[in-house]
Amino acid sequence: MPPIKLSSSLRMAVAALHKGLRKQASYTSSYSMTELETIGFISRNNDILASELASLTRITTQSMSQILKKFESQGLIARTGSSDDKRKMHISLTPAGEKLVKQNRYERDAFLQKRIETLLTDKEVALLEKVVPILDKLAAAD
Amino acid sequence: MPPIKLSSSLRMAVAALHKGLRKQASYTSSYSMTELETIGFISRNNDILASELASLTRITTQSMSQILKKFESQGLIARTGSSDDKRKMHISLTPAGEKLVKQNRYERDAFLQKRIETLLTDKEVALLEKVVPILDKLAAAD
DNA sequence: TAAAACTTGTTAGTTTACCTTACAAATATA
DNA sequence: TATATTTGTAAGGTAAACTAACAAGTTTTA
Repeated sequence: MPPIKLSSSLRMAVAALHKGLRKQASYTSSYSMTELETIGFISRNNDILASELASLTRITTQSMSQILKKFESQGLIARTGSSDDKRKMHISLTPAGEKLVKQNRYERDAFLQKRIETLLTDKEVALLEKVVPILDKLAAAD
Repeated sequence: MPPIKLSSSLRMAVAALHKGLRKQASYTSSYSMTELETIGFISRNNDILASELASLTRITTQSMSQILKKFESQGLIARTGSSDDKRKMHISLTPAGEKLVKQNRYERDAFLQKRIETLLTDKEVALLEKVVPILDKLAAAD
């Protein structure tokens, strides 16, 4: 396959899949893809900083600030000031936030999981598993 | 790998990659991802209908109407009424539209292509080629 | 065959998910 | 110690989608 064709078809596949996933996410959870990512990062990485979350999710710190404001107003996260640097605010999940993550973690990806299970053969699933880190590599570059 | 972990990591990889691609597209071409997809579909499928384009790109016919309006005002497409059904409008590229497609086709994906070439091994590229149709399958389902 | 229902497409107005600009406050550097 | 950088927030703007409402043509049905 000529390389330009590979990149073009990969782009189209990613765009189509993303569109479907976003639609499904909005269907089931009232949070955007980035908001779901954000809360996932907080749950896996306690006392993380707003700037770190922004860089992980590839949005500006200003946008992340808005998301965190929303989460805080809903009682999902708590901020604790850092002792060594008074500008820094460590972010962590409240019990309510933990509960929401737990409730949603499985439900959130159930849709995609079901598609994988019903549409793909075992061999295709194995291939897919191998490719995820490759996609990560392509996405990670700056 | 447990299936829920695969779907979760696939979702995150797709989201990250899509975000990067969208940013790059806006950087180089002043057309959105969906607009680029749309013009690609028209060039590959002459005399297509607006409703078909909407379904292919997974947006509403109303949104597609806006995109086509923009393209028409820029002289990129032409509409010709159907003889068998007067509601239907067949859409095709004008010479100016063809020119734009040709100019942009390679440039558009050069960024991703370069990443693939510089970041991945031959083996990884081969894997990626095999997986693109699998991603299409996951995306295609309704 | 006339009325009802559906299809195709448009316009208008709204929402969402980001962004940029501007700023405050704390910290690091010259 | 003045200047630059970092961390975070607030306000306002924008792109790309959406829903609602409608017009006009076509198909179904009573």
